[in-house]
Amino acid sequence: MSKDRLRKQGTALYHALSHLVRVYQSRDREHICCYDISITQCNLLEVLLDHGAMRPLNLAQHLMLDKSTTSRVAETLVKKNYVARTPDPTDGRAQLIDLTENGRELVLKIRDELIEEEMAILRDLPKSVQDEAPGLLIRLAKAAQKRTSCCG
Amino acid sequence: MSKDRLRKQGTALYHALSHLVRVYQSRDREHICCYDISITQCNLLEVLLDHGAMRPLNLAQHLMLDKSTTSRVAETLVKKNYVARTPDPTDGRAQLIDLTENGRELVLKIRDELIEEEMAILRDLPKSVQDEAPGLLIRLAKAAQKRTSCCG
DNA sequence: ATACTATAGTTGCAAGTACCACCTATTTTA
DNA sequence: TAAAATAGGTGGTACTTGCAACTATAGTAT
Repeated sequence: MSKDRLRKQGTALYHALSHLVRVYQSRDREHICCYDISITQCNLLEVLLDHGAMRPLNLAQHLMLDKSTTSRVAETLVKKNYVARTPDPTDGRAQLIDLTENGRELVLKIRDELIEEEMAILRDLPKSVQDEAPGLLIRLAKAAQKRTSCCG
Repeated sequence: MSKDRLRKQGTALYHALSHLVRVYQSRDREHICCYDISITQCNLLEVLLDHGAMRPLNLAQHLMLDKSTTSRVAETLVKKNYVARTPDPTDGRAQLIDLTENGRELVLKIRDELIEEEMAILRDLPKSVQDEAPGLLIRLAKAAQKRTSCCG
């Protein structure tokens, strides 16, 4: 029966995902901890690197965090001189957050290191997996993101 | 050139993974927040559900957390009456941590809900992805786990 | 023009996450 | 039996996170 098959695969996916998330979180933590920042802080820098300067609210959407959390993480990074705020000339309430030169250097260095890690991981896997992995992960992320939460 | 290809794929994997981790973390947070516990607390309950009673140190390995962190998370769960400690008769220093009936019920309910989520996600994906996803995620997790950290 | 509403961002609060270094008690080993 | 190792917990510090409440600016409807 197809319902059973789906449940079996859902269960397998559930276990695989929760393990994967734990492993990568832990790995990222261990890599990033050599530097001056935490994972969340690094994520914020990455978003800026990939998408350019943006407003805190926009940043919060990318990071999937509350605006207050985002505001505080940004504040920490301002103090560490990895990002800078500038008032948005088109809206007196808004501001733009962007990488400083320091921040750009740091996030590029960390990204490079993590990409080396991924390459090392891929090297041990068969070619078919190397080819399929990124696309599959993107699909899974997109599918999950489309769904809304339970307790809205 | 194969080196270039590997780098391109490593970069793609890097982006896909970091996004996936963020999305699923956020999703789990939103699902679990309806209940009495946090993500880490839920992870701890899950490990006990899957592997049975164990010592704090063993639990820390499964969770990939420091033993002190594990100890405190367990303490919180004892207070909430989801896990219980019993002294290990074979070693006066050790103890065993296990789910209470309450804890078992809670984690089963949450797991069921998340598996339903996974099933809903799978439903929208082609059969080939449904079949391959869990295996691929497991491979990736295993490969990452084999590697050691940078700043040991 | 002016009051009402909406939006951007911050702050107070509470709980949780996380690690390091250090401590106590017990066990193992030399 | 003394020394070293191990299990677990504590103190301390810093960060994460969301909710609710707040300030200031912007937009809207009289």
